[in-house]
Amino acid sequence: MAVTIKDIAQLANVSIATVSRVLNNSKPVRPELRDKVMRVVEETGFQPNAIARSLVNKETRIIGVMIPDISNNFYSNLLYGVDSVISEYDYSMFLAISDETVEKELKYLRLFKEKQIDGVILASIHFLEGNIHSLHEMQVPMVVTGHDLHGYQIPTVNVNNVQASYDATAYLISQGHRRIACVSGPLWDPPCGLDRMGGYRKAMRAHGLPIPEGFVAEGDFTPKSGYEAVKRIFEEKERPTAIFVATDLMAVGVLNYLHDEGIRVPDDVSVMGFDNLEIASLTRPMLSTVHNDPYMYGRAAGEQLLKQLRNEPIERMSTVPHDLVIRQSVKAVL
Amino acid sequence: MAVTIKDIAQLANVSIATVSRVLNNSKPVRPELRDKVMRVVEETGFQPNAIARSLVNKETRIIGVMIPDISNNFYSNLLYGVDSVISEYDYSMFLAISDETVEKELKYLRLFKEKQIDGVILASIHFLEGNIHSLHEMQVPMVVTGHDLHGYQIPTVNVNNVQASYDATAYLISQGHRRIACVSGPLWDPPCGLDRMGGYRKAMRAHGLPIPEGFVAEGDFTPKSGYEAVKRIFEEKERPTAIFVATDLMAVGVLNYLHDEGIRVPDDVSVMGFDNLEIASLTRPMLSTVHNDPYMYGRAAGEQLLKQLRNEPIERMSTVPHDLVIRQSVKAVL
DNA sequence: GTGAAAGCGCTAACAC
DNA sequence: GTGTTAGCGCTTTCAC
Repeated sequence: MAVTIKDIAQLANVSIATVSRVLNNSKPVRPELRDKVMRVVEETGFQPNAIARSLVNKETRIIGVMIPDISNNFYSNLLYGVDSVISEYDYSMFLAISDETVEKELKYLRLFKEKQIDGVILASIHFLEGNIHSLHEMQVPMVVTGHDLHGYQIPTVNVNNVQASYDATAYLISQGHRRIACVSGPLWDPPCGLDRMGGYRKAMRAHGLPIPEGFVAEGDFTPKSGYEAVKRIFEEKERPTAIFVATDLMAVGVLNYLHDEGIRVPDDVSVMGFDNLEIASLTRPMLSTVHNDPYMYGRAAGEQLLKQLRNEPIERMSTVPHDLVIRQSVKAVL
Repeated sequence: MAVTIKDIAQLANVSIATVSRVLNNSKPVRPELRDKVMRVVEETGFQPNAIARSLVNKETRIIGVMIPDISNNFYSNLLYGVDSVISEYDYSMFLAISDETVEKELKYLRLFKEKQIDGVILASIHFLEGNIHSLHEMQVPMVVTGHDLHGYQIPTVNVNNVQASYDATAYLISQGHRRIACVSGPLWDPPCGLDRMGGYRKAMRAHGLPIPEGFVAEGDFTPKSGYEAVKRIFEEKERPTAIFVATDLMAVGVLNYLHDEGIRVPDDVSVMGFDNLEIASLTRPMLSTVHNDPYMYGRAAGEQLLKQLRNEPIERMSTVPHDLVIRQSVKAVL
């Protein structure tokens, strides 16, 4: 049986109220009593029961974080960012892994409420469109990242995917490329699918460049899907001189296809990635890409959430900055 | 204000005990009452308060997982393994990231107790040797992974690092290599440092092969440290024909050094990794390595913990199997 | 400054 | 089968 405040009170010959007061510094206590209590606390190795405390305080100091897939480096670094800010304020993390299923997302949302979590961070959730009401019903401070959620009063944290992809494509164009293909993310993931492809299209249009049929292929985040996508592109009659790939992971697949086909990067074709995962600097040639730091997403999301918890004003929509990382996989052409 | 059992009871004209009974199916309730209660529950969107429940049940259905570094793919996959087994039994995860500091480890250990966590999984903790008593004091079901902890009554989950490294080295020898170097993990991490290097040494000795001065270099897990370590080895007079690298991440650094120096793999030198991270199949050439699945670690640890929670008998020390994954980075020599 | 007592939301005897 | 009640470990009025 664990030691309780009651035990401490008896051993120290004071009331449990007094013990509580010295433990929380909530009210002045006569020094001698305070010392006596502290001594007993030391001796017994007493640890307050946070559950009981939460029941009365209505605060758990736990925040729930939901991510679709933890084996994905992007999300684990996002977690790292969240943790780095919340742990500083003595909040801890309840981790919910949804495995990309709406069912689990909804289950964890319910669990968050039941466990009386103080706040929630939702990354790249699927169940939106049709279940947003679940979010509003929550009545729990919350921030979502990886979705735009325009028109809802829920704070979001995101990069400007359209602009970043535009910048990446424009860079390719500035290096003299004109026939530029695109391996996009899956269309069911708006940020990596629609938005990033949108930025690419926008840049091409703005520079008066055509997008031939077969120059755009869709992947599903895995390296393998990048491999397959670029294969489809290269089996067309017309070949690009550069490829913009919507995620680094798929870009690795693209690099591998090119390698396996004996097509040299960047001499024969240039490749531009997106995300700047650790792996981008580990490939040979090293991948030029868009820096999109999940750690910063996490920090930003954590900060927005903490602000809510302190009732400070927050932006409904914060944008985390991006920039281009130029390495070896893009070459200028004449 | 959230809806409580008391509210439900009033609205349904029953006692709170009855509501509790239908919610938990803990005792038979007359169907009409049960229906009435359920209807009110639906209408109000009632969610039970898990905190209050935990206070009386003395069970939180939360298990604490402590890892040193979540940006490391190894640990995030371990988490995935843990989650995959515990979530099936309706346990959820409280995540503690220690950032490799003993201070935070101890802090989270305390927090685990305060939050009345039901069980604890500790991965690659640092504070052992001098603080093991903290673990015993815990009086909480627990399993540790990434440490051997011989002589203590704490269940562990591990690969046999010595044997696995032995096997990897023996494989290199079976391919005709005789001059084999080793890039080991840091010595402060016994499993990846001492044990893996130990397996290498043992295999060399068993086959009567010498280990020349300068054939062993220590890295610290990062690709960069692998790069530097193998550089030191290759700057010696005598060159190896094969290298056993204690972790894949460092092996990527090794591969990159070799690439940058124009030394071909596997034609000029063979490289054998350890871990079988995703990246091992993404490098060119693809890395031959030891399969050491953190996901399985996680699953095994989770299973051992669940057994304890059910008071089932457990093994004090469970070994997760390893095997060799042969890809392209090793070549047979005559 | 200190203690007695109420109550947080729930479960589990215990009576009926 | 159902309701009443004690109590989980804590914080916080409210008296003194």
